[in-house]
Amino acid sequence: MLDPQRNAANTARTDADEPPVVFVVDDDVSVRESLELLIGHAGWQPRLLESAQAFLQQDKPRGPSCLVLDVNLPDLNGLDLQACIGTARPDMPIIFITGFGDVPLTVRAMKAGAIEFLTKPFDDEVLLLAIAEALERSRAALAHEAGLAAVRDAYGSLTPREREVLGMVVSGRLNKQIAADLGISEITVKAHRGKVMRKMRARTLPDLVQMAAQLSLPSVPGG
Amino acid sequence: MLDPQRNAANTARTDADEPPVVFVVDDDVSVRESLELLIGHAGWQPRLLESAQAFLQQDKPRGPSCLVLDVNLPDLNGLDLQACIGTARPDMPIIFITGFGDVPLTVRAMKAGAIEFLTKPFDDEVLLLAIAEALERSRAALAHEAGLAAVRDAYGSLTPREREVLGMVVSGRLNKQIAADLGISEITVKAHRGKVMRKMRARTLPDLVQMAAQLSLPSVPGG
DNA sequence: TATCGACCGATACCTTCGGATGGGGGCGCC
DNA sequence: GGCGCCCCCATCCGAAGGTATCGGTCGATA
Repeated sequence: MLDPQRNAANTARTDADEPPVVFVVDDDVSVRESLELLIGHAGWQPRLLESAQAFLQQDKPRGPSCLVLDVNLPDLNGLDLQACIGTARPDMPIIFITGFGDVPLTVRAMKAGAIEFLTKPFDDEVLLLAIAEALERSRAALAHEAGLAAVRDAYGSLTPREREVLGMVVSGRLNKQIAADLGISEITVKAHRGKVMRKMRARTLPDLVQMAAQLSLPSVPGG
Repeated sequence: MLDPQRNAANTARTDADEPPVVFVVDDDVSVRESLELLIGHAGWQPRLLESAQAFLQQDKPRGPSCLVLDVNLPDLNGLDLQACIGTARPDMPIIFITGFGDVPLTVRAMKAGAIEFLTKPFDDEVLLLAIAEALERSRAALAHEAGLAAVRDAYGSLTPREREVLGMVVSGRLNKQIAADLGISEITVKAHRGKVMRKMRARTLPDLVQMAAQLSLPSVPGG
């Protein structure tokens, strides 16, 4: 089987096209070594860490990634680490592995969004499937995030007044109504509106509405 | 604080304003009896069933509801019952209870959308909290479904041509462009468009875009 | 001080939208 | 045949959207 890592290294200096990264955080060295082989053989990049602290010092990879995490760690609890990650990085799904199968722990982990919760010993194939699913979810999250970033940036370039107008426009208010609400003239609203369209790179009104929805802008009730 | 339930009861004969229904499916009669008390005392309507079969013959309540389900049932597996319900009724969240805490089972249940997975014996308070959360989610699902139903009905009343026009309109195409695409005159597009707006009860174009998004209508690429 | 950007405004012009009014052809159903 | 519905088209009109050009105030910043 061809090593995708080498292929990528030959052609690009960006690392976006490298194989997905699979982090393994486990204090048991034998587990790390066996997972390194397993993950590497599946065509992914294994990154082995022995503590939550060491993991948190890692740089975030640009491509899709996931985390195989032992619940019982020397420094930080696996669930706590999940809490840290889950909020900041929805593009790094977690697969838990543990020696002691505890139902309440399982429930907590799954409710917090874990992909899988495996008890040792587990079947390699099951783990690989879980990793594949996690990476797929990571890919989706990254794609979603990338799409959002452009819109967010554009929104960030708007002036307060322009945002105000944007909100009203996507709520279906007419220029005349917006002008009355803001106490300004209709022609000025048109000017703001035009600038909003250009800055947001929206060619049509429905485009703008979609973008506002992506940004989950609250729609004005009087719309 | 005024009780909105009672207010509604004065005016309507619908039963949507009854207290939420909590189904309990467990083959152990002592469990059923104790949960009946617990649930009733919390102000909800307990409905006790001893088998999956019996539950499936129940009518679906109109208001919010949830299901407290024993994994081990005489006839049908709890997980299988979940599979039946989960697809047809996302407005009836499930709380599992079981005597044997099995991690793989827990994972399966949680991945399938269960609210909680409790091992007997469990704290009453924990169950009540889980039920409250489940009912809250049920309420949200019902509200979402109700909002969708109106839009779906309206969409159902559109003729094929009107749906075609709708899709293009919410993609930002101008009447002129739509007319060219369909090989008809612009005036006819206007007529269709007007009818779409009236039938969909959309006052503004952004309204229509929102509705199309709710219906997850695919937006035309050339928009 | 000078410059820049945000914000506001006007006049003019064109396009687009929305509806009213009035009409024709086809198709299925009672 | 009559009826209703869908689909099509035309002219006319007012309202709304969009852009361009010009000009003004204000505050921050170099």
